[in-house]
Amino acid sequence: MDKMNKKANLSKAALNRPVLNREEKRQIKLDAILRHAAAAFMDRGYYKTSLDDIARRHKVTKPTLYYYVRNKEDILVKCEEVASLRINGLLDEVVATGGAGFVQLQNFIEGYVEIITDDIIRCHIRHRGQREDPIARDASLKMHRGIEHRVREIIGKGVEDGSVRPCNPTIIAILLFDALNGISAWYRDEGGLSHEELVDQVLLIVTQGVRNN
Amino acid sequence: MDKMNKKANLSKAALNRPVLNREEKRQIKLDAILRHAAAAFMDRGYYKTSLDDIARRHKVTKPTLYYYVRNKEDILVKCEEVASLRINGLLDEVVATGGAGFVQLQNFIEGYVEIITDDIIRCHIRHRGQREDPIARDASLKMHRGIEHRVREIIGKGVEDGSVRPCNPTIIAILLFDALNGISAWYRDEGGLSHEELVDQVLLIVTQGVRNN
DNA sequence: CTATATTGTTACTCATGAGTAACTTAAACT
DNA sequence: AGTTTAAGTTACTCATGAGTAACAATATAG
Repeated sequence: MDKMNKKANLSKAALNRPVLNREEKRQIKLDAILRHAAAAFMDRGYYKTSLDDIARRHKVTKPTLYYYVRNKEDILVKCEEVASLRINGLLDEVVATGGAGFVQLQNFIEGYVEIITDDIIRCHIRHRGQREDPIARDASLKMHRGIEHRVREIIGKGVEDGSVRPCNPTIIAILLFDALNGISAWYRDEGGLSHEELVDQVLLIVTQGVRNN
Repeated sequence: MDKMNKKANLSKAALNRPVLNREEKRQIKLDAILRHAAAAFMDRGYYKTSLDDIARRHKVTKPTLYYYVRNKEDILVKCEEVASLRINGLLDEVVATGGAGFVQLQNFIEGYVEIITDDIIRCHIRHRGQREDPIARDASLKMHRGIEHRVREIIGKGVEDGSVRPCNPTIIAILLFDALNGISAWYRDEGGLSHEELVDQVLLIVTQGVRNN
């Protein structure tokens, strides 16, 4: 009788259907694998990390990984996808918010320092360049250039509207990324240096440089 | 008779002694190997470069390399020695020349951009961190910290003498190195960007930042 | 001119780690 | 409830590349 009631009250579908469907579960697992892999790569570097290491962290065996990624390099490719989405998303926001070029640049820097706290992004920054497959390498280069180009545009806009002093936006964009990406190699949220002070110091250099006037 | 004259005119030692002694030749060859290795590492990265690749570039066979270096990692260690000497040498010069802290910082930057044109230095910058052997890793870290510390001192001096605006010298030194070392990854002397313009742009950021006042 | 240390070679060993084949267990849709 | 598809396992192959042993040549010093 009890059984009957249960069955009667809940629709058959609701009873048997799991909360997440297969595709969703797969995505979640893929993300976890990327996260474990990225953490491992940040610890020991891409080449010193074996797929067995990653599998161990994820508590599965190596061949299982191949159900989620094509091969080792594909992990980097997938990390790059995540990175590209987040960084371009940030740029979308910054541009949408508008304001003078210099202000947009400030907003971008603030957001970027936030973003590079994430292991997957850090992994991407550190290992972009390792790509062996020429097609993957080209794609990576293209995506990187795309982002750099958007920042260059913001700087260029700043020069036009007078908020940024006349300069070579290409070089400035590259130098800015060199510094920001460098940060991702050493900065840890847990350390003594707060997020705010780091952003402050970076913005102070960008706005004023270091000379005393 | 001719033979006799020759022998009589030139001292026996001068006749038979080669221009360079063994130790000197060895040093020159070691340097060439480091240069070939560094170029290979910059091309394809440390792990994608085999000792056979390096041997081929140097036109010898792999085991010969072991006459000059202990093992693969030792190449990085020896590149680091070269880098340490040159960078510390630059710092010696800069400090000896004297002047206000900010001027010394300028001089250092100028010299550093010059230095990172060299393949051995570039190789060191790119691959410092790859060290597997814990002793070698510690030594590397120590040497790197030493250099950073000296730049920090220069900045601190600038803050004291008023030539540098009040700031956190530690963070500024790190950010500066992040940017400068980033340059070493992409800048080539042969490219369209002249040495002078690059230094100009870097110095402009350091002195004024990019905001228009 | 000869003995000896140096520089180099050929031909291996040996560990590692990416990728695969074949099989088992678990989940989910009808 | 039973069939199918997904997810995972064990047990391999296979290439690569660091490092070595044993042997060959070349140059230097006495």
